[in-house]
Amino acid sequence: MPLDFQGDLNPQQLRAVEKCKGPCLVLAGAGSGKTRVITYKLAYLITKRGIAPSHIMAVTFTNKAAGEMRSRVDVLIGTDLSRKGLWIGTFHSLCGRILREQIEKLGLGYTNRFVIIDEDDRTRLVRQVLKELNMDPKTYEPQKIVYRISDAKSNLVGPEELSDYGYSYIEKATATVYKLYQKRLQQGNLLDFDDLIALVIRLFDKCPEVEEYYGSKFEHVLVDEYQDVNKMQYELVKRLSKTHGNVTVVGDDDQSIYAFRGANSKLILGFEKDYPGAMVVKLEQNYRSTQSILDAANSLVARNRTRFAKKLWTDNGTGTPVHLFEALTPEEEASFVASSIDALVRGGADPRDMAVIYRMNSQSRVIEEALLASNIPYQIVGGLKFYQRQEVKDVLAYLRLGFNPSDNLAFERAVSRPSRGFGDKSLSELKQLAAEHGTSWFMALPEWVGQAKAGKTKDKLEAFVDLIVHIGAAGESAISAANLVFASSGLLEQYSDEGEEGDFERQSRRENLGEFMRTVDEFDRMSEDCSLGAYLSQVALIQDQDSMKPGTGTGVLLITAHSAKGLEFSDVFVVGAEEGVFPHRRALDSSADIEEERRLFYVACTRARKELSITYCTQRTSYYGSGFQEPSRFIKEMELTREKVAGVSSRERPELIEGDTVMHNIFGTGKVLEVFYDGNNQYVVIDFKKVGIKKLATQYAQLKKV
DNA sequence: TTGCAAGGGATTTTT
DNA sequence: TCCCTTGCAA
Repeated sequence: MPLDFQGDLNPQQLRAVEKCKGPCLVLAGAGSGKTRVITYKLAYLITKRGIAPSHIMAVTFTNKAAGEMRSRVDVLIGTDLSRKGLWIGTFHSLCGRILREQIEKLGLGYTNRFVIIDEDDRTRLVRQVLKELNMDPKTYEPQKIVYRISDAKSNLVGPEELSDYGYSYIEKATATVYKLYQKRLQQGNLLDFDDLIALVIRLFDKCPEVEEYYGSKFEHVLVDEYQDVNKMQYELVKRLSKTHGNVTVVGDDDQSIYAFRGANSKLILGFEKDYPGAMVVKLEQNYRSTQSILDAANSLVARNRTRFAKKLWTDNGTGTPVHLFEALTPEEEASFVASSIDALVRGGADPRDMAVIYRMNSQSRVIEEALLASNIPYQIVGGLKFYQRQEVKDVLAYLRLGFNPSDNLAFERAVSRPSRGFGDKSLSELKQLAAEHGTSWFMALPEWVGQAKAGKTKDKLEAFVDLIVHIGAAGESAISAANLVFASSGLLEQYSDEGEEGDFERQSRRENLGEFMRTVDEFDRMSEDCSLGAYLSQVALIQDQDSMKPGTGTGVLLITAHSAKGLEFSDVFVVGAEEGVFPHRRALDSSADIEEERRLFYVACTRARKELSITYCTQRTSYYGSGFQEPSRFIKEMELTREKVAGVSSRERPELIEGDTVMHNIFGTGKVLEVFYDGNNQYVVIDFKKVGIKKLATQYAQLKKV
């Protein structure tokens, strides 16, 4: 079918697509066809403007988004055309690609055999560094330090610059740790996620000709989810588009929910200033939800102060009012959700097109139990990602070490799994030796083994050295390297059948290893470059194996609001809409944090196409004790007046407001004079016709609205 | 060295 | 309530 830009796009979308010269900001509300704009713009540039695909860069944040964009472009203009050198990918993967070609020009000792480490390794490295510096990890929490280092890096603050700040003890500690941490990374030829981008910018600073090269190679730069960029990503985009200014960014400031990770939504708000003469297009027509849902969502997010004014509208019709349900306990809430879903399914709805969205992963358990009891198929997103699993990381450690023998993190893991009688004591001896020679731990190992007295440990370690060397030599192909690990590492045997039957964990680990082998096999068949190096850099940037494509699930999706961004469902249940849960209690005392929680709630609600149900509990028990909850302020802010709310509480305890006429079992009818709270309890003052004015706790009084 | 048990801490998490 | 880290015993 021929590409029909006029027919497929609405006027605003078309404007953004046809704007080829100069900067362009597309403010795309939820469900307004943002991906469509990017993909059509790519197609437009290539087919209508004759831009070579290799001169275009399209950047996203997730592999899933990148993959989706790629396949949609394929559909629009055909695979042959779009595969010809078009750079579509995540910030991290594209920067990784640049560094793979250019990192040696940095002159910091990195080589193009660098390995990318994940969150987990990053924390472990900080732990190692703390130990080395004799700093107590209890006083200096590794997580916090990791967070601070990451924050510094993403603001382009180097290890030397940070020491100048150091006010609080943790800041001083961070500065100290940061320096050694970065040194260890360099020595190990390792890059953390932030380095991928930060080092590209350092490279541009150091070698202007490299910056120039990429700046002129990419005549057009397109960025998705621009509200989520942090300072260094922003800087990268700016550098790449410096000469030509052909930059298109698409985003929604109302869906900025990653500030806690350094995303800075002020950057999208300042786009017009940063890129003078920018065209600004607002996409406000929503193609996803009903007007009822949008009204509620609009009213909610309009309370935020720092935002571009936007108001979503739709042709989809009013639809059913938003449902609101008050439960006594999380269990009751869960059973309400389960029975509602059950009713929908009986009515012919597809559970795979529904989602239960919550603030915290810990809320999933109760829901899961209720769905289980009702025999409703479900799927939980979150928990341990495939490549984070111990057994998978173990295999990867062998591969990494074979590829890059300087990788001490991989060494530490591989050498102890399976156990070879090489523990803490031996390791510190080895470290000593390595330090003397100025080599990595693995490279010092043969000497250490040479000094060791004969025995099982010695034999095992000799075999280990042998294996790693072989992996390195087989390194031209990922699959042969992986086969070596499976054949000789002894990892597989750890999870073999012997021992207690029905060991669930063991079995699942075995299955994961099998799955791992399948992914290597697939990589071998599908990739142009099947080398171990290519494999490792791909794997490092993919966190979840089973990326959640709509419709591929097996049942109702249980998911956090964060992970739900970008997805849509026919029916959505947002649970735990309580003060302290959603908004989260850690956000309560900062207005900036509350605004982010509000956006998060907005994201959750705008996932729904047809029906949105919001539920909350009045009593919730958590680890810090049980307590009474107030409904989330966001419920009020959505202005769900009773006429607009369907399906109230099972207990028939409607929210009361001043002026309501109510019915009490004993006192008869009366008028509500006042609603107030004392602690966590809600009270009403009612003027009863027969008995006069009474103060009642709504929780206990059986009140019916008349 | 390693495995197990008790204790402390507990948002969210694209890469 | 649950999970991860740490400390202790075999």
